Amino acid sequence: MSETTNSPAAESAGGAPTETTAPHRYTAALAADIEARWQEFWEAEGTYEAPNPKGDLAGDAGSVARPKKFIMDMFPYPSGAGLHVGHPLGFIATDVYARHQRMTGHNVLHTLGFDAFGLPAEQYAVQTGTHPRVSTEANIVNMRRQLRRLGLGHDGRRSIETIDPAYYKWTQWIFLQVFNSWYDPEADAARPIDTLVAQFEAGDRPTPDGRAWSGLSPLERANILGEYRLAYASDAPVNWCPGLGTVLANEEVTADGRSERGNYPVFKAKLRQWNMRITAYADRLLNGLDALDWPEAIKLQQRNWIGRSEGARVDFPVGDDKITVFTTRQDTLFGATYMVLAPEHPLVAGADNGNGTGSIVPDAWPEGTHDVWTGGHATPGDAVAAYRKQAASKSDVERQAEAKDKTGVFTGAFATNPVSGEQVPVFIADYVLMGYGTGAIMAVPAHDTRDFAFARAFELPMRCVVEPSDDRGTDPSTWDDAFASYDAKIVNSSGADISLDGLGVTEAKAKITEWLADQGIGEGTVNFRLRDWLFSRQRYWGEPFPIVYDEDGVAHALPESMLPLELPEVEDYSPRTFDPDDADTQPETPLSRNEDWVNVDLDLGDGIKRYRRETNTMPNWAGSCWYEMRYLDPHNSDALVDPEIEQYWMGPRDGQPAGGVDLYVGGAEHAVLHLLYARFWSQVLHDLGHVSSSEPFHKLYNQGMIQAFVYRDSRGIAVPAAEVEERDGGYYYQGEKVSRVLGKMGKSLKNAVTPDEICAEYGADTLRLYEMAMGPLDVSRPWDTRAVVGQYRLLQRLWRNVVDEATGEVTVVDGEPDEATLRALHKAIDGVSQDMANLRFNTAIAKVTELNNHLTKAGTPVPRTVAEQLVLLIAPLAPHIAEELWRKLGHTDSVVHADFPVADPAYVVDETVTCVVQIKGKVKARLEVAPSISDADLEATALAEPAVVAALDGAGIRKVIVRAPKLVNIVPA
RNA sequence: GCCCGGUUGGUGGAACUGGUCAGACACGCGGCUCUCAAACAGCCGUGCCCUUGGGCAUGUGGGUUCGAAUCCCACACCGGGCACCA
Repeated sequence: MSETTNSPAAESAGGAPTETTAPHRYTAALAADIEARWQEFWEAEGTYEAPNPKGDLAGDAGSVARPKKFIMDMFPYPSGAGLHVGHPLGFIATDVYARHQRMTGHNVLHTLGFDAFGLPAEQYAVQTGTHPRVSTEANIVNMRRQLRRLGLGHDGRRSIETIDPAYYKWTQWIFLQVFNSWYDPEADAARPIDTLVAQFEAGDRPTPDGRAWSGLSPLERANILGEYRLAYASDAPVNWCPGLGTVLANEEVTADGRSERGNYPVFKAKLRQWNMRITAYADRLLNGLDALDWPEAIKLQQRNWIGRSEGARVDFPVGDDKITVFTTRQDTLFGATYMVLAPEHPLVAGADNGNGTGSIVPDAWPEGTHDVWTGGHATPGDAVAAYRKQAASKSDVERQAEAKDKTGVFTGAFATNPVSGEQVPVFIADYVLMGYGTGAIMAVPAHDTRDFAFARAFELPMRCVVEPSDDRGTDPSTWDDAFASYDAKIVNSSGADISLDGLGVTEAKAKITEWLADQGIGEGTVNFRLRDWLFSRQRYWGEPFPIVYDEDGVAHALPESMLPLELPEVEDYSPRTFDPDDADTQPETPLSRNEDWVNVDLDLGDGIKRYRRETNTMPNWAGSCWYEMRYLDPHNSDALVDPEIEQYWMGPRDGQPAGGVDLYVGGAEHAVLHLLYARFWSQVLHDLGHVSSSEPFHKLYNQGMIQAFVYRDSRGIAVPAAEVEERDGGYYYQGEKVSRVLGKMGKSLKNAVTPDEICAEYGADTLRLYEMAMGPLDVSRPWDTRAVVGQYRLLQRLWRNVVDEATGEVTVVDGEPDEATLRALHKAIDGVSQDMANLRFNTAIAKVTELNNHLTKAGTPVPRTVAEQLVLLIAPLAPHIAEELWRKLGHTDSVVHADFPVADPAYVVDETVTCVVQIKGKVKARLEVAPSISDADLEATALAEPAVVAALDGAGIRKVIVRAPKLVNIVPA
């Protein structure tokens, strides 16, 4: 998830002021001492442990009775050599929020685990030549050390690692739940596969070829059930990435046809792979978004990814066969002057596999075939075979690059336009994708930009059937582009049985759809862009599938008693990778090299038999699809989570109809990967009755990125940012002028700053404050090490306001604070409370700073009550110094569970407010008035003001706008 | 190409639903105090331009309004997502 491929964990960068005349001054050394002591205290006391209502983590009933808050971060990958300061931004934010929630009476669950399977961890292992388990565990140890140093208040008992067999036992278990279920359209939900088998057995549901279920072989039955299971293996075109040696999900392939990891080319290859039938949930995944408190941008991305479009399926007869197309413009059916199939379409398969021609491809070109249609081939079979071969060898990158130039070839076949009766030629072209719709389109060149380009290239006829609303006329041969607007009238669309002429697009769609359905040659339908989730990888470092194959090749689920199926320890874990550009390669699973493990004798209920294990592993998303549930009940060996515990923390409630985590903070890069997959698993588990929540994350918040300046020399090579000097408005490295741009922080750009360095120089509380003060949480901003000192100074002034630097004694005094201090205090409490609740930590810090500056400026000893409330205010942000001061102020309990201050409304408003008096929007006078002044009194006072009278200079008044108590605006006549 | 965001001092950023002279808080910078000196700390100043007083300022140009950083339109630039999806 949040990647950590960067920056060595450099120890102490030094630079802390060492000599001081004041032995109790708040220095980096003192901060380090305070922080270490309190971190030990918290750990020993279990300060952050949140009680469950039952089970091994059950605890204090009073705490359980409080309102709960489940606050989560997207958990990190332990790859690379540690964290840079960008990584903990979200962790600190959730920690501050969680601490505030704890202090306002909530039972807060906050912990952090590690997403440790998958490509990054494995690549790091391969690079360093260590076994992934060894390097991953070492990385986890290092990251835990770094995170502990930040003082994050996590319930350590609940931390999980996805590579722990006790954890992935349940990942495998969930896979089996998915495997052993099917999507029942009547229930609009997943149901156990047994319910489907029962329907087949009883004859309520016919088998595909009509034979009785009992008459089918085990393999035949398995194949039929495979068509229904929510996890299934199938031969389908998949994204094959030779450079990584594995196949990838659509979500892991970038827009330009490369792997998200490693940026290698991706090819389409037909391989037998495991898939998750996420498409069955397309509508529910789409509709479920409405109830979620997520950023609209993320919801929009998911909606676009799911890509629901309403249209129609229409059959076009071709000899004895028919081509079924999906279209969203069934209203333009009369304008369909040719058809296009995807190169992989089954109706043209066979042309290139030695079985003669495909089913619709004739032996010879029809009389009068246009030269440009044949591609220079002697027969349609040759042409189709050649084009299919060429398309298959093209990487997605090449296909993208050539997107503008339409290519294709005539199949030699003609189809019948079902409304006009016209014979239209059938082409194959790679601008039609097998994976979308039916892999075939009706082409309406006059009204579709792609069809227009293709028709121009192949000199195909166009017919205008939607009257252009501009002045281009109705002859498409004179047009520069297609007329694709929806806001127009249908023309030229009358046949023997139906006419659409004169109708608007919407009415025409409805009419033709109904007619098609009546004729039995089409129907209105909904199509999704979303495709099934490719779930297997040819990698070592992942969860093994709990699946074995018998001698017939039938897949069997391992029984729960055999879980976890542990990943075998092997010497040779490297994936077989290839020349990244070589499409003619085949994946090889590392686990398959291990014959002893692959071949196994098991008793699956009918005696001991020999089986072969599945040797693919699960993708790295598997472990992160459900981890929120395991945090709740991490040691349960009987269930993935106890239902009562799940209900307590995640169950549906007021305002959260689908349940879920109260706050989930992480980067926006997971909009359609992790966040979609996790929702899918959550809905399946909900359908099957395992959890009460149907959505995993009620509120989602995307934190921004911490960026850093990248300095490059004249060759464009990044130079170490720490050694660049700024002078005369330019930047210099070793005397050479370098350029500066804002980019990501990372080792490769030589601009990484580690939390260890900052902690060593200033302490963790300063780092926490700085990260929170930099700006709003959801906005990206550049790191500036020089500016960190500002928050360090805040803590020093805070310390000095409470503690004598020479003696270490508390300097606060008893007695009532003065009026101005009380107002400053309560305004701060009021503002900070609101800011905390709304994740506006930057302004919360500004308000704390203001209060602290007020006390500093007063120059007198701080009243005890004010000091205590100030310490409580800053406690969520800077917990270590707060604990230390709290203790020094005489408290023996931890500040973590103290009550957050509550503002007294009497002091939140000022005694008098400044009211401006404007004339036509220009300020002419200022009045000091009581905040409670009425509009009428204020107006009277304002009009009586000498400066106003003078400015009006006897002019009449047209209008007076009064906004008591702050503004009066006079509009002269 | 389509869809989302965004653009405020030298810098990061404030400004609740349009309502005090926009610039809180912090960095940086300048000055002063303390000091033998420095560091630390404290105090003062710091949007721009004309050196009274004023004028101009929230990417640019229009508009709505008594009043616009905030609402509307157009444009420019930056960032992100999708991209031959029928």
